[in-house]
Amino acid sequence: MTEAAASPRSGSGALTKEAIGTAARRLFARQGYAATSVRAIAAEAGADPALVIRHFGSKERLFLETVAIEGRFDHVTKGPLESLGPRLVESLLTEAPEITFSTWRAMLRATDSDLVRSRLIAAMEEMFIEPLAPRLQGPHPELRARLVAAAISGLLDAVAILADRLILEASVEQLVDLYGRSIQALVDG
Amino acid sequence: MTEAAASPRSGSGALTKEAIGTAARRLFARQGYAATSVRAIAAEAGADPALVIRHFGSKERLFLETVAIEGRFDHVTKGPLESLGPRLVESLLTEAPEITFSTWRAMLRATDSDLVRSRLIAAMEEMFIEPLAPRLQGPHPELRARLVAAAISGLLDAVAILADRLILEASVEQLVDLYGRSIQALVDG
DNA sequence: ACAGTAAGTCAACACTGTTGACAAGCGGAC
DNA sequence: GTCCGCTTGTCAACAGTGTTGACTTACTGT
Repeated sequence: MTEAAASPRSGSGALTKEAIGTAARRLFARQGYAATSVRAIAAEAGADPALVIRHFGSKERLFLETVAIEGRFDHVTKGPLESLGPRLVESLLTEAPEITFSTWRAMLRATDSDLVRSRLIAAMEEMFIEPLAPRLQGPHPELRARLVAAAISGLLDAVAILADRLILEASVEQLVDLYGRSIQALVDG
Repeated sequence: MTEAAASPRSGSGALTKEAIGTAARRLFARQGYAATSVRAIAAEAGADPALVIRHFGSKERLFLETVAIEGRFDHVTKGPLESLGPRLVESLLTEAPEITFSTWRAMLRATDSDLVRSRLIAAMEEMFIEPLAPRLQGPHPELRARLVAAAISGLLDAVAILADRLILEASVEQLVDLYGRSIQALVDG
């Protein structure tokens, strides 16, 4: 737009902060953390690079605040155990899959940063392990819940990082059946 | 170690190139790609930063030449199918695990680079999918082989990236039994 | 002895994230 | 109305990054 004037209005801070956040989300998801510069984000948002740091503290914190794993899988992890594996795979592949995968990719690539890594760990715990572990029957329920999370991260890897053509071309039904059954083996113990 | 003199002998090029490669391998594995600077590698190898580029072309190619996935799993993928899942897990967890995991971590973090990513894909294909797919019986053998690779990458994630305490504290036998059985479900189809 | 080449050094480039000093406009206090 | 303080934004600079080109140095083949 043409509001190029440099006139700081009273409450405009929140607006530009949001513009920066939106630009950051887009660029981080598309190019990853390292390949996205603060200056590029500022340019996309029509702001000054210094302002990006002012509003978010650092590039790292900007990443953490914008690229967050938000997916909620409660409706899956709290559903019937005997079909949990397939339902988990279907949910991952069909509910906002682009956001899920681009977020996974961006976060995984940024795990050089301890903050990002611990955030990723916390997200996996909160989304899958915590709701699942208490419900599992049989031996080693906690360990099995964590292995379910591992299997999930493998599926995310396959689509988001390895960009596996054959997996993408396979029908959701096939993946739900095959990989879902594999995860189900962990649930059943 | 006190050869600090700047005297280029006749065939010393290969030596310093190897020194640079060794230093790079160490630092990349320990700190990751982004956090390791060319100048740090040069310092560790006792060489000039410019020489690093001269010998390897770029930081990216240096990474590709030094941090390579070398693990060979032929003895597993060519063994009996009915026990392939557990044997795969055991092999991953016991044979040079530190190299396997630090390499996986370093490569995954560096997948911003298309070169690194396609190298990672090629390694997974060569090590697991190609030897496995032709041997699988039943429907969709290729897809199932790729899902086995996905499950493997999930296990590598769990140990190398998520640094899962509970998984690390679990005995190898438990992991072989549980996760191996889950992978076996993919093999059996 | 001389040319050619491999090996290494040095200074510089454009770029990165981040910081501090400064200007501009707004609100409320007297 | 005038001043103060606060938010919002701009600008120049810092140290550090990967990379490049010009330059020196030492060794080898003829």
